[in-house]
Amino acid sequence: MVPKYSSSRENYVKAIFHLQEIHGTVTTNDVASEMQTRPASVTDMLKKLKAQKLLLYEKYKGFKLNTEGRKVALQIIRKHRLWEFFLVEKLRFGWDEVHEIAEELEHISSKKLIDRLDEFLGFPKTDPHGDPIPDSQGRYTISRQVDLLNLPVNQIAEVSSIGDQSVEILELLNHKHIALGTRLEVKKKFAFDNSLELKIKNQSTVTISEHVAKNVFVKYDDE
Amino acid sequence: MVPKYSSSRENYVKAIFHLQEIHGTVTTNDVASEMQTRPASVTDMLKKLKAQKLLLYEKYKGFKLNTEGRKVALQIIRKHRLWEFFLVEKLRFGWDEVHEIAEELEHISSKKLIDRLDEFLGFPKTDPHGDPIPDSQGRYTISRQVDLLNLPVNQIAEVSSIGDQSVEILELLNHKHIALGTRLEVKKKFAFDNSLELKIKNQSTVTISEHVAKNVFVKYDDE
DNA sequence: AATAAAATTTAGACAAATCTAAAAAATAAA
DNA sequence: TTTATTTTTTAGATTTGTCTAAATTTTATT
Ligand SMILES: [Mn+2]
Ligand SMILES: [Mn+2]
Ligand SMILES: [Mn+2]
Ligand SMILES: [Mn+2]
Repeated sequence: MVPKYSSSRENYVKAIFHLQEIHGTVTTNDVASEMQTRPASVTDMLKKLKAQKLLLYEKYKGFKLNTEGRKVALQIIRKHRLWEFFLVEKLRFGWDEVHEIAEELEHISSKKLIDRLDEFLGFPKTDPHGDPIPDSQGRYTISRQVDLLNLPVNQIAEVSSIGDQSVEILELLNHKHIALGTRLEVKKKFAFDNSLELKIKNQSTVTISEHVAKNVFVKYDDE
Repeated sequence: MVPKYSSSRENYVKAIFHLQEIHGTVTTNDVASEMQTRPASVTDMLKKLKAQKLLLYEKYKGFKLNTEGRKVALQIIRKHRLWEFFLVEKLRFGWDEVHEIAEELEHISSKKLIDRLDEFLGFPKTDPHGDPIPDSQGRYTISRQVDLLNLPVNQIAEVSSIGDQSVEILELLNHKHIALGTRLEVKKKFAFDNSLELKIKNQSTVTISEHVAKNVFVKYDDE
C-alpha cells in the first residue's frame, strides 16, 4: 500500500484547500506563512503539485486546486477529523490536544482503515472542534452558525465550532469552561472594547474579549 | 512533537532487533534481505545509527543494538502490536490484513496516544498473531510454546502464535480454519514428508505440510 | 598458503524536500 | 509614468535516504 502522495505534499494540498475556502484565491506568501515555511519552498512544491495534476498554476499568475486536488484535500481532512473524534471520544483526550496528533495520523494511507474507523465511531458528522467531517465520497454539510459578537443578548445558544484552533485559544476556552455543546447566552455587550459578559449554563458569568468572541460560533433556534 | 527518529531509521532498528533476537548476531546481508533493500544502503544507515548512539558497530566486525537501541526497538514493537490488536478487536480486520497498516501506524510519535490506546484496549498481553506486547517500560513475557511438529500425538493444544507472518501462510491457515486460540490435536504424523493430520475442534480433519507445522506454535497443559 | 568466493564498504550519483541569496515580475507610491 | 516596494521565482546548496558499480576485507576452498 504505497501512498500516492508524500506527507509533505498532502500538507500543502490541505493548506491550499483551507486558504482557498477562505480567500477564494491563494498566494505563495499565504501558504508559506500558514505552513511555517519559505516562499521559495512553496514555489518548488507548486511545480510538483502541478506536475502531479492536482493544481492549476501559472507562474506569477496565482494558483488553485483542480477537481482532483480538492478531492485529495477532502480525504485528508476526513482522516484528520475522524482521528480527532476518535482521540476525544474513545481515548479521552482534551479537544485542545488532538490537533497535533491528528496532523500525523491523517497521513496513514489505508482507505479501508478510515472507513472502518468511521463506522466504529458511528459515522460522526462533526469533529471535536465542530468542523464537518466529509463522508467517504468527500461530501459534507455546513450548518448555519453565527459568532458570539452577532448573537442577540439573552438568546440561549449552543457552541458549535471554534474559528481559530490554536492551542492558545483552546486553552483559554477550557479555562472558562466553554466547550463544544456548551449552552450559554450573552448578558452584556460593552461598546468600549466590544468585550462580552456571558452566562454559561450551570456555571458562573465570564468575560471574553472581542478577539475571542469572533472565534466562537454558536447555533440557536430563532423563532 | 518532532519525532526523534525518522520512519526509515525506526524500521532499521526494528529489523535489527528481530534479527538479533533470532541469531544473536546480525549481518549486513541479513538486514538487507529482511528489509528488501541493498547492502550498501544498510551500511549507510548503520553509520547513521551509530552516530545516533543506538548501535554498536565497527566496520567489517558486525553490529548490534546497544541498550538505547533496544529500548527504541521495543517501543516501536509495542506500537505495532497495539495497533494490530486495535485493528482486529475494534475495527474487525482479519489478522492477516493488519500487519501492513501497523507498519505505518507504528511510526506515529505520541507516547501519550499509545499509552491511552493501551488502556482503551484493556492492556492486552499479546497481539493478534500471539506475539507479546511490551508494556510502556518495554517489559514483556514470552510463554513457553512448542511447534506442531513437536506436539505429541493426541495431545489437545491451543494455537498461541505463528512464526512466519507472511500473508501467504495466514491465508492458508484462514482457509483451514486455524486461528489464534483454535484448539486442535495431531492425529497422525507421516514420516515420509513430515506432513501432519490435524483434528481441529468442532471442525473436520485437515492435512498440513512440515513447512506449515514448523510455523504454528501451541500451548498445552502437560501433566 | 595461495586463490576463489562471498560479504561488506566506499565512491559517486540521484530524487525529494528544504533553505539562502539574488533576480525577475507585479503592484503600489510618488 | 517613473520609482520604490512587495511578491514570486530562480540559482545553487544542503540533508536524508536510496541506488549501482567498484574496491576492500573476510571467509572458504583448493
Ligand atoms: Mn499533517
Ligand atoms: Mn479539528
Ligand atoms: Mn514501519
Ligand atoms: Mn503481529
